[in-house]
Amino acid sequence: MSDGRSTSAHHGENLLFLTDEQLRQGIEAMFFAYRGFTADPDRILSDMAYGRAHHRAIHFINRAPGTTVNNLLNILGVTKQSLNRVLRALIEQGLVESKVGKVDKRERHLFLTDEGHKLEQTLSDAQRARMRSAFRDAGPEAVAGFRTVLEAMMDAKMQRAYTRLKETGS
Amino acid sequence: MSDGRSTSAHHGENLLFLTDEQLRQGIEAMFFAYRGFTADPDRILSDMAYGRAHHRAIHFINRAPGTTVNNLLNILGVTKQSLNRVLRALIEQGLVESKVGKVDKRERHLFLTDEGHKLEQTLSDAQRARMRSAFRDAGPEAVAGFRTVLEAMMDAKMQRAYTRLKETGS
DNA sequence: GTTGGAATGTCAACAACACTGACGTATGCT
DNA sequence: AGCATACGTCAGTGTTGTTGACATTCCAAC
Repeated sequence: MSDGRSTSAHHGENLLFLTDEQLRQGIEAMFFAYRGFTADPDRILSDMAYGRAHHRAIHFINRAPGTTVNNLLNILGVTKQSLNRVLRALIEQGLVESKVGKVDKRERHLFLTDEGHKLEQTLSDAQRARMRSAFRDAGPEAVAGFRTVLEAMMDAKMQRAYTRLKETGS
Repeated sequence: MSDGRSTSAHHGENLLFLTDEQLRQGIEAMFFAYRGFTADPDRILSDMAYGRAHHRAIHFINRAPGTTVNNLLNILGVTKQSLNRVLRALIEQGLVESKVGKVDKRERHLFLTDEGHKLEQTLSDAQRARMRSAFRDAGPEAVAGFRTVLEAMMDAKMQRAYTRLKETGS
């Protein structure tokens, strides 16, 4: 491993794309791209009292309206204390509404208010604009590859969450 | 924008891959994948007194030995004060060596010690293992697309930094 | 050669956001 | 009744980012 050509010959295929150098370039691409990915919403949020954590919460509440706190916890992968701090702020500021569950009163179902939807729009417009431009520049085949690799990079649990959201979406 | 098919017809091409839904899936894929991307090194680091910021510093010092603090600053995109804290810890623990510049004594040139190289190996082995598995599952064409999209997603400045590193590499 | 500005790096204090641990309350299930 | 689940909260801590103030070094104008 890490000798510069860890996966040399392998049943005849050309596996040059699996050299350590190629992998390292992939790692660095991921790092730099993620910076770009979050840059625009971060800029918008920095003017308000919110941060990236609020953005994530808003995104997934919008994506799955009525989701429970526990559900959101699993998707975001943070502790409830951490999420609670964020949700409390959003609820206090009137961006998110928390409704007691009808069938199970222990649960809280989360919704965006009109105000919340407005912010969500602003943020995802910015983020989508960059994504759209990247997708358009790269073309459909590249985009398909992009998604395939990203999916393979996820933890199995997150892969399931991602697929579930995808199917819900449309 | 954001009406579900913002970029409908466009000189005959099939631009269905640019619908808001597709973009949103790309955004979510990016989010979940990045979590996986950092998960393995994070696990290793959590046992020590180090975090993701230390990993990043170590990675790029290894990649470009002798780099200056300012150089690293531009690549990492944080303030010099933030980087300094990280570097101080790494230097105190004997993972990184800082040499005063010969031609310009204001500069500090950074190098990994043997100890530092050892940690770098451990971390990048873990990260590469996941990347390798994802690349292998996805195949060469998907990987090419992956890289194309990520490059298009970077800020112009970071794109240059990325390309420079790539050319240095091999 | 001295002075003043720009560049480089360091120290200190603070904010955002994650974590753990412990506890309380309401509700559901058996 | 007793135990588990879902949620909220308080307190404490660590990492990583920020701004502000400051020391050192270089360089160029005077």
